[in-house]
Amino acid sequence: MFASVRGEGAGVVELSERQRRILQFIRNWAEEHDFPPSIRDIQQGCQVSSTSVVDYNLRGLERAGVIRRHREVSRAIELCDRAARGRGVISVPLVGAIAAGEPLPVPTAEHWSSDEIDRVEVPANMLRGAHDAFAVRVRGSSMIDALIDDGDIVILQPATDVSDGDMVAVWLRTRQETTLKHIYHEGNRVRLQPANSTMQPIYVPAHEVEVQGRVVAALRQA
Amino acid sequence: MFASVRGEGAGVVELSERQRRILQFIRNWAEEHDFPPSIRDIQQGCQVSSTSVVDYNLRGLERAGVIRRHREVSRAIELCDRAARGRGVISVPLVGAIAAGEPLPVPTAEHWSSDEIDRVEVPANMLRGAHDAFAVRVRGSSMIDALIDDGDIVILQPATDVSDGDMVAVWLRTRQETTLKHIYHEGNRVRLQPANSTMQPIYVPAHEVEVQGRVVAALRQA
DNA sequence: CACGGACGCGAACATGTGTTCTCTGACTCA
DNA sequence: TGAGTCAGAGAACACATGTTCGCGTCCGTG
Repeated sequence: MFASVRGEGAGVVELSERQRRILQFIRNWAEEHDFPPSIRDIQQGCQVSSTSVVDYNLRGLERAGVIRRHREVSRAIELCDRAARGRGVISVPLVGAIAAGEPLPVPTAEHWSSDEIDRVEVPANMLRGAHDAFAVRVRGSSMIDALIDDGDIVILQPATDVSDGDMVAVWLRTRQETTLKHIYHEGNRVRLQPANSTMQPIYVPAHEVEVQGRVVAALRQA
Repeated sequence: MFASVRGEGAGVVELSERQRRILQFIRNWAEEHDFPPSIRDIQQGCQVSSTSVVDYNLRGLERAGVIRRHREVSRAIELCDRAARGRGVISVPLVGAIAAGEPLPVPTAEHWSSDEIDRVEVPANMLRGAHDAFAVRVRGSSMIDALIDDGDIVILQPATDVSDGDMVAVWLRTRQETTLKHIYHEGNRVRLQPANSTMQPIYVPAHEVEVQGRVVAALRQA
């Protein structure tokens, strides 16, 4: 996860102070506007004396594989790392809240299309291509042993069959509650292991658990 | 947080067939390249006979509030709906790992400009404008009472003075370790309250704690 | 029909913008 | 010391690109 951003296949070239400043300026500009800066924008923003110097350094950045330019085209600077890392964010539907004692709300087609519903933005690289993931907000601290607190947001991917060790959301029929645990199949029963290693696992018959989704990620905001 | 994405506020103007085609073309172009198309790109792509017609229709789209243009600037077309949905991700530097018994690595200018360093993408709306935030990866499970496990990533904002109740990273001089806790000033000592309400707070003299940053968010990936 | 407005066409125009050329200074290496 | 390279300054150049203007077509109205 969070792949490092280094030079492309090309040899690792040291970037000069000025080149780093320019690169950072391009990043900031892209944050503010929806289009890249021109050479003269960079010249002003980085207090460079001449456009030729900007061009000179851009060639350096290009050779280092950090950016890509299209000749003869205005403002045609692409940041390679951004393109490589999967196009920013994916917006997944926030289908509701989850609390102990309630089953997980199931995402419907409604959730995917409608704009009446809150959405959560998740960096694409955290999802690893799970395009049907959805989010739930956790209510109460019953998930505390999964290191999930009240208010946290959990990203889930629909799944019915899972591998040992996966963190999953399971509905426990007899207990009438949903919980987040690492799952291990042991014969005709399953072991549900809390993420918090100081707590004890619970064992339940296999037919009593109903996997509702695999946990892909968790977000918490202070 | 996580504002929902709804329609524009401006008056609803019917778009002509041509305007819809142009708008769609701009969207597609933005997907492929990292910069907007020029008027002549649109002309070719939508098979319009003249650049003036493109300009004419762009004015219409602008009046409808669908796009925004900057005069006298090449390729300065912004899609309003995209901008409204929170500007995607912000890339913050991953300055290193944090473990009990070690002080927090302090972010330097190096981290912000250099591309030698790993970066983490965080949805912009989780940062709330904290443009100097940085990230550390947690090593070991010593932060378990803050609901932070080995491998988790914590987003911090540099801060020396903080308000009661803030979750902060503090360096405890006598214990020689860094920890994540909610902080409360109580006279000349401070109470450090674990995020995990089942655990007990610790009390230390005020001069023994050194705030290293305020916790903005935490990310975990399965 | 005359008229005006919406829409489109093509070409010229003006400026934005990438590119290139020459000249300098600092540094390395033989 | 002199050739060579790197990094930069400044100016000019050439093309890319936004803008404008005159003209034509279609349509609904008086």
